[in-house]
Amino acid sequence: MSGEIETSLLTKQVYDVLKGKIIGRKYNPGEKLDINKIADEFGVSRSPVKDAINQLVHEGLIEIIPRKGTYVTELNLTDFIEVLDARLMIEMWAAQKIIQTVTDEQMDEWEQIVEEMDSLLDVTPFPFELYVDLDMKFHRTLVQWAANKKVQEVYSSLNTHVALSRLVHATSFESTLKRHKDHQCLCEAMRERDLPSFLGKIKLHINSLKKELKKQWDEGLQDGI
Amino acid sequence: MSGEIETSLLTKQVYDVLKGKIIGRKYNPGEKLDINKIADEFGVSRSPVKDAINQLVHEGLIEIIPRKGTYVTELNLTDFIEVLDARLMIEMWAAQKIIQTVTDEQMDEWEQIVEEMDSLLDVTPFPFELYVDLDMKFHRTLVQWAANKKVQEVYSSLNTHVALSRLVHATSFESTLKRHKDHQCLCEAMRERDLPSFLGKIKLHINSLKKELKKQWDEGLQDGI
DNA sequence: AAACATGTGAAATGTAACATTTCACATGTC
DNA sequence: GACATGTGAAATGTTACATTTCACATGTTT
Repeated sequence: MSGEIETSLLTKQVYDVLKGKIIGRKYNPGEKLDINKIADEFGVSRSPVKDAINQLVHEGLIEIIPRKGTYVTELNLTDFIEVLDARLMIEMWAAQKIIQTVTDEQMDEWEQIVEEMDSLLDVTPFPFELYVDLDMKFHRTLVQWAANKKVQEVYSSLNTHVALSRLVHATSFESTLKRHKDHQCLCEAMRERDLPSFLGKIKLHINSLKKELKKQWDEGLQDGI
Repeated sequence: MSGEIETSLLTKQVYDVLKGKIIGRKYNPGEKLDINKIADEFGVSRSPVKDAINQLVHEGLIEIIPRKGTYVTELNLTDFIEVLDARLMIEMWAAQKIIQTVTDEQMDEWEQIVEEMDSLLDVTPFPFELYVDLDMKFHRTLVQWAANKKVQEVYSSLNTHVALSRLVHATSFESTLKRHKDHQCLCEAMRERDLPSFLGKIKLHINSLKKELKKQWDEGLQDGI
């Protein structure tokens, strides 16, 4: 029902590259995409390109204005904030749902992710990508424990946007460090089955991200980006 | 970014009819769909049919197995329960978010929906469709007040499944009546800004739906449907 | 006889040239 | 200056065809 690998070879390939290019800002927000040109670039026909684009439309990365054109979505601050709010909603829901039933093995797994993140902090140059992957894994794991496919699906579609925002407004090392400790706090609260504490902490954690994003956004605007 | 009417005429038309046929069980779960045949039936080419199907794949109503075929998704009880859980999550989140800021005008609007539902109870034969529409409107309104496009999008995609489950296992008049009063209770709790009471009541409301669904499901299985 | 390899055909996916429809913009009229 | 109309670029939709893949049947080996 969910997470189908329903795409056949070509469509999936085009999808991956296109998504990468949008997230990596090879295509700029608002830019018009010429399906024919893209098809040529990839050496394929329009069909798989159209299919890939349709998927990206559903993820909100591309907009199609009928009989006008295909454009890279221009995301604004509000969109990102809303995504973070939605993420917070899901993570709080997941925590509530599982806090009484989470096993020691699961907690070990969670803490190990944090340890891996810990170890990355000493590496120079700081491996940002790896750290972000682990960060996402940490949060995703929590949601997975809640064992609701539908919600997981929604959650991962939200992550696309979070990934995008990170690249648009690359968070600084300092601000990452500031939030790093939160993960240990979350583990502790979960171990102690202290729901109110956990909820409070995850709220702070994500609201801190929100503030960071707002700040970076305003700075970006001043730079005229 | 969301709710685009990005579909052009033909695709949208095919999408609507196809969705209607799946929800209305003109196509049975698990049934294989022949794109060529459908295209012929509609008197259009494969392109708009394929586009429409791609959209339905995203809504989880259709599954594509690459180089094998296109099938109407076979939904099971777990899927429906998960959808109801997700709905509950969103509605509780929305309530928390807006309960302190909801205006009198908004409450009037909400209560009017309930009054309309009230008035339908006396009509014979009971206009099930209309009642269900109002019911959905009641819940959707709550989510709209929370003013988060992304969450609204998710919420409406969930409603597709709720609509489906209703038709698969048409809830009885008695059980609808049983839950009817809940709506008034929810209005009261909201008016009094009593969050715990509201959350408790909406939990009961949706859990009652869940139980009903489970019961009907089991009965359906016995009938060999 | 069971496990494995190979051949074959139906059916899905992908291609490409073409037809049709629509919108944006420019020009002309009231 | 507001509105109507013409025109062309560009998107959508159509069609026939080529290619790819999987499922199943048949044959071979141990």
